[in-house]
Amino acid sequence: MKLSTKSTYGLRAMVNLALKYDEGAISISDIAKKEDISVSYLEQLLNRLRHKGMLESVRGPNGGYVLAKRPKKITVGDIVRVLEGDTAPVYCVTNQARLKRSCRRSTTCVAKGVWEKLADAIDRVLDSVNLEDLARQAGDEVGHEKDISR
Amino acid sequence: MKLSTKSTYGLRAMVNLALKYDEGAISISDIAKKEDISVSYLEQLLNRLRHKGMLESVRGPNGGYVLAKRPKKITVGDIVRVLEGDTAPVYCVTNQARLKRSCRRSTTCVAKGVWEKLADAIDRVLDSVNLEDLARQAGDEVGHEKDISR
DNA sequence: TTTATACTTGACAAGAATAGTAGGGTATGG
DNA sequence: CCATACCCTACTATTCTTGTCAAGTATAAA
Ligand code: FES
Ligand code: FES
Repeated sequence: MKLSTKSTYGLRAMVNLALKYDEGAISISDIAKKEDISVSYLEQLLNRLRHKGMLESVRGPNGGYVLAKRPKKITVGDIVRVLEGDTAPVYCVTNQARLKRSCRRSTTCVAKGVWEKLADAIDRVLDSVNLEDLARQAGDEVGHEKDISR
Repeated sequence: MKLSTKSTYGLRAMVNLALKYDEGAISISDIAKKEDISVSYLEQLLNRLRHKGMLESVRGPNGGYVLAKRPKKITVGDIVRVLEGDTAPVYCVTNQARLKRSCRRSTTCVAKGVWEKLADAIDRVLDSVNLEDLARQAGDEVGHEKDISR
């Protein structure tokens, strides 16, 4: 019951992009260096987010990635769903037909109700936090550090 | 972000035991047959639950397993924590020292707040449902089926 | 006492998923 | 034209999952 690094790396990269939303394209290598993530691996993740309409890319020198929407419009759930496949805790209750696996028991299984409640709770949390929230939080922390240092 | 079959099989087995809580020991093979789970595999799961004080065993003919506490006192969270290791969605926020992995970023990582909220939501759901709830539900369904069949 | 039943334990193994690497190709600003 | 940076596919090492297998122990019943 663990999220893969795809989601955790991807979210951290997206927060980086949210923090520099108004500063043009940011390169993969910049993010990879700052977050200490393999460049090649991060390439795959950001590319997947681009294909799903979450990022736009600029090629050539000074190129990089930019959020395709305002940070407010991208939730953690959006990112996790793209990178993880879905957010369901068991295949029985995923709503993505592609991932749904045979579950003959679904009509009688007493556990199903629990998994459905769990899936709802997970989605509620993940969809309630967007990149603007996280960027603001990150900004506040930087400001706080500055205050302490003087 | 999927629970393994350890949790899902284990929970189903425990609900079976809850349904027959007053009928003495139930054998692994009975449960395995009813739930269509490999006997050897289920052995491992139930034994782990026994070591953690969730089950008691009776050896020899007519032996089997019995819940070590009243169904009301065993939650889905208890079972998942034993069989899955813990319920945290990322290693960064597990409260089990054994599983906690190096996360140098934990003091600065902006994502951590999300994972903590998520971990809380997951625990809230899993700890809010106990075996008595599930057994009652299973019993109701049987009754309902009977009503229809006449 | 013998025997069949059923739990106990540890080792092993196939398959899938994860977490990357590697290496080419394409677009573009300078 | 060339250095930069995205684009895309394939491959690999490691770990986790999902079991199987074999040998042993305890006990109720015949
Ligand atoms: S086995 Fe699929 S819902 Fe229980
Ligand atoms: S990397 Fe551990 S909390 Fe973000």
